[in-house]
Amino acid sequence: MSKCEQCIVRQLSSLKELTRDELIRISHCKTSKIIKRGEILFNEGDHVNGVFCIKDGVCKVSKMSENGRDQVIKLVKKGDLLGERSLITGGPANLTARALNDMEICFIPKEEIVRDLKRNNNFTISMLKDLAESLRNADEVIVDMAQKTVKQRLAETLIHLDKKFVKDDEGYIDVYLTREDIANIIGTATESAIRILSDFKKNGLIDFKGKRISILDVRGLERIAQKY
Amino acid sequence: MSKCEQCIVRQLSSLKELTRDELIRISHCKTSKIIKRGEILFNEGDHVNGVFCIKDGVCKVSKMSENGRDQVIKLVKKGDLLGERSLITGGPANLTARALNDMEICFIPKEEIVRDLKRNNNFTISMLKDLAESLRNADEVIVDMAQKTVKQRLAETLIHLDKKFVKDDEGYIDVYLTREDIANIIGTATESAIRILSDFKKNGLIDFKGKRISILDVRGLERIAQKY
DNA sequence: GGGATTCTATGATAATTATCAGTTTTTTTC
DNA sequence: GAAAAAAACTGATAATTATCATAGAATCCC
Repeated sequence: MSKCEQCIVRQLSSLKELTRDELIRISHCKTSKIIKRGEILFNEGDHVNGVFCIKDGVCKVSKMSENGRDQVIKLVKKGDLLGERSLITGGPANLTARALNDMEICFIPKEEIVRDLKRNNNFTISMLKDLAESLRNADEVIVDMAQKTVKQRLAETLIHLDKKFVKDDEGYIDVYLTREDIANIIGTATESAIRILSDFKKNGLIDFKGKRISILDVRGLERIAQKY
Repeated sequence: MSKCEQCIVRQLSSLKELTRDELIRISHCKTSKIIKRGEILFNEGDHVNGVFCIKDGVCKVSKMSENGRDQVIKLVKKGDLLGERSLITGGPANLTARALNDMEICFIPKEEIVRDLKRNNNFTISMLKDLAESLRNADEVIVDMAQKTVKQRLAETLIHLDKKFVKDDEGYIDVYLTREDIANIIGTATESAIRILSDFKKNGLIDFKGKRISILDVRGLERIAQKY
């Protein structure tokens, strides 16, 4: 079993605030898992009872809308924690997490995290900062969803993907999203997303081969995202 | 000067976790203020340097979209804290707060709150829970904004207002919102909001006299909000 | 490696929502 | 309390976006 105190990934989240002793304790009760592409980490309504620490891979976190369409709330990647929110509020998960490619994750039981939250104030404050940052971000998404056109939202999303994920040798963003996933991020019909992507490609803003997308003109996309 | 340790309003927020001593200390450095309707508590970009505790009244918290329209993110009322998020992340406010009616507020300087966050873990954990709850709520708003029609969002908003605010003698929701404000909550044009409100009234779902709105048929509104 | 399935793409059309223009009503202000 | 300003309202039209239908391309899976 790998050791948390030697794991680099922890440096990327609030777990970096844990002491050596706390990490060693967590090492002994955590479980490591491989999740295949398409598999579910947890479902809306599940009692998760712990926190996922993402060692590798990407998953989409989404919520089913009342009218039957899936809305992707965020993408979670290496170094991120997943499930802290549900753990803190208690109760079942209100989101579904599904792997976009093969993932490597560690699962830390709830009691361990809660214990550290109670005893290690630095850890608690770091979590507080993370949540506050997420909330600020959520506010911005709300504004965009409410006020921007589908085209603007897609431009925005492409810029975010470009920032968040690394590029492969040929400059393509390293994340596996179907057109439907992309539509579900921006909250539109799949066909609309496809049409606008083609339009962006035609205008030299982006390039793509299948699911592999590369951003050619960030400025141009920014102009579209901002200008009305 | 009124005393925090005797103030009932603190019981409604995380401030309830503060010890008597901590409250007495805060009592001595807080400032009380009356804010008139329409006045700004803080503006996007301001360095707020503290937290507002709302003793009475309601304010809207909004963000200007890049294409020039205001999006109301939340309504803050008696008992709520305001500005905690900015305080935790540091940096300037990214939202604007404006009083919808005359307000009575207390302002607690940043250093005092930070000090208590560092020393009183119960307080920190309570704030953590509040933020987690806000985030869960924000996720739901994102889904609604992205997936629901304007009519559905308006129905949803009316239900929320009905739950959140008290009713006057005649059953009207006690909050002062212009049609433009309502449009800016659901993210639509003022005219669209007006049209749907009139439609709801015609169909007996709501009643209104000017800005005073009362909900007549919650079930009916729920049906609209949910059914596609 | 070939059939089945999923995904991408495109056109036509319908539904939703925004914008513009103008009128009436309410609120504010002096 | 009258004039001015702001807000509410209505209709016509334009723009955006969804839906439906269908076809080709890519991917999955024995």
